[in-house]
Amino acid sequence: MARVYMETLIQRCVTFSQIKQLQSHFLTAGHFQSSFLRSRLLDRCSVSSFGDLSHAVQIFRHIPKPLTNDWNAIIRGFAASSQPSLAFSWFCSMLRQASSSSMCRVDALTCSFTLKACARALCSSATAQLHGQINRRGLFADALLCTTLLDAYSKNGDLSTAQKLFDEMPVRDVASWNALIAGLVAGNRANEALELYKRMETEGISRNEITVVAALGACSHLGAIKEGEKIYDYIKDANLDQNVIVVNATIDMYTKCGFVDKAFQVFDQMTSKKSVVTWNTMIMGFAVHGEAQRALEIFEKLNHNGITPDDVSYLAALTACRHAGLVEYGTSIFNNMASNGVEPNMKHYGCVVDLLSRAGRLREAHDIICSMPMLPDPVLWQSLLGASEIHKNVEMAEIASRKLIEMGVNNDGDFVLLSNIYAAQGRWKDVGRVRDDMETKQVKKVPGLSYIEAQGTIHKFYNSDKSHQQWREIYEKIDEIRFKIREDGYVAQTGLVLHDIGEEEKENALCYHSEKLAVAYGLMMIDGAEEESPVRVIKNLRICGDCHVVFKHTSKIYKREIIVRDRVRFHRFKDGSCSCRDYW
DNA sequence: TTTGCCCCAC
Repeated sequence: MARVYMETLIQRCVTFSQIKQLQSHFLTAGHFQSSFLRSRLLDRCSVSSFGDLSHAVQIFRHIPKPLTNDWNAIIRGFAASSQPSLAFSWFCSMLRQASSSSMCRVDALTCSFTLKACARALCSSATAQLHGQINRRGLFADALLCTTLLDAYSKNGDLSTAQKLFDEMPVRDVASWNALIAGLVAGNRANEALELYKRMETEGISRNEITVVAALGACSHLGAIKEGEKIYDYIKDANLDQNVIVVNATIDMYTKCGFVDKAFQVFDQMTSKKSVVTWNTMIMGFAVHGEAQRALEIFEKLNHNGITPDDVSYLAALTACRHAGLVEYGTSIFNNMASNGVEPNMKHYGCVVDLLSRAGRLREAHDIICSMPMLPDPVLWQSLLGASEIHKNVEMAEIASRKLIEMGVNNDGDFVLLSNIYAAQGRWKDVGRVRDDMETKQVKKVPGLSYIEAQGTIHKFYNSDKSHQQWREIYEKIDEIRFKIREDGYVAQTGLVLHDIGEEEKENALCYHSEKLAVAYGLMMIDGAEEESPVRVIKNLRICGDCHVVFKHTSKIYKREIIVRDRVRFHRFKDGSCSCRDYW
């Protein structure tokens, strides 16, 4: 009886001092003889938010012969701590002790806690060692443990092993499916994640709120609105929309698929209590759609709604300013963050540097980069370089590109920018030098890739891609578009091509960009369709300047809205202009 | 005589 009462006391502890009081009481009353109460207290002390892991370690050190559960409590604590890798060191110590003591053995929970640490610490070698231990100890039939292992592999980026485990698992539950779906989304294989989700549907496996959140994440990546809406229908049918995380994922899905008004509808009509993530998702949604006013209106309302803005709230507000060129507003938000208790991080700096640079305040942007308290990320210098090109500031461009070279960043776009600046000044010798640099430095080129959803499948296009079944028709469509928009005044932006080739070749180099292929395909597929649906394309990089001009003309000539989501924002082309108002 | 899996904004 006393033990049950004591256990209740442990569970009722909500402050560290209560734990310590209980501990001294246990000591005097001799309750530490009971390994059960001891490990309960250890566990409470090492994992709860008000606990103290170092104190738990102290208690542990005074145990003459720690048992399995004492070790588990400590390992569990480290797994959840800021130094998860220490959990693995403790696991190794435990293994050594277990080999000489019959009172202590590595069990399923030990492995589970340690694997959680491997996932958080991104340690693939430790994950593989745990995998070996699990097999050796015959724990492979434990479905929960197996899912933890699968998750550790996928968080470490080893999706093929995760997939193999999934296929070989003797027992799978919904969490196993969820772990693999989430892993595939995080590993940039959202298409396969959706396939797996659909397989659950056809195989009649029950889906829970975690399943739909992961599947919605896949739709967000792909811009797969049809599938996303189907999932949302299921969410409503299954009454999963009382879960705030599910609603947040839905709002994000709608914005990332290009339907920010539908996102707002969900946001506005939701019945579950909004969390800070809900607000942040909506602010960011408006921000990337260039709707700065609506974003900032909500941002201003946070405090009235009992929400303390966090680092992401500020990032979202700054993003809104960045995409709308609201320099004064943005800098004032940035300057006031710290006094509101949120220290700017790299992303905040990235926003404000980009904001100032584009506005032509290159010197201020430069000074911020040079005075910031952490080592600047290369993207900050890239912002400065890009804006130097827009504002034709050779000196600043040289400073920025020198920094990038120093940092070992060999990105082709940076070289192209610098070369363009020289070219604009007629400094052909410098243009030649940059080009030589590009050859000797083995410049990296990230391949451009665009997606479009048509007739229920996602079609992928690379630059000058001829792998699509209908590639000939697509290329013909592009020629038709070029012909028609030339009559509308289109002139190819051949200045964007670096190679020393003739004008016509330069134009050809531009005209089969992945986003052009995708848009042409989209126009082909919805030609004659009664529905006035826009062409929606997703690109992995920033949209190219020539494509931007082409789509403006195309939207007008073909009387069709074109929506392109690039790496950082949405462009909505309608009647010859773009929602970004050419500010991007 | 207890504990463990999978999820949202950046």
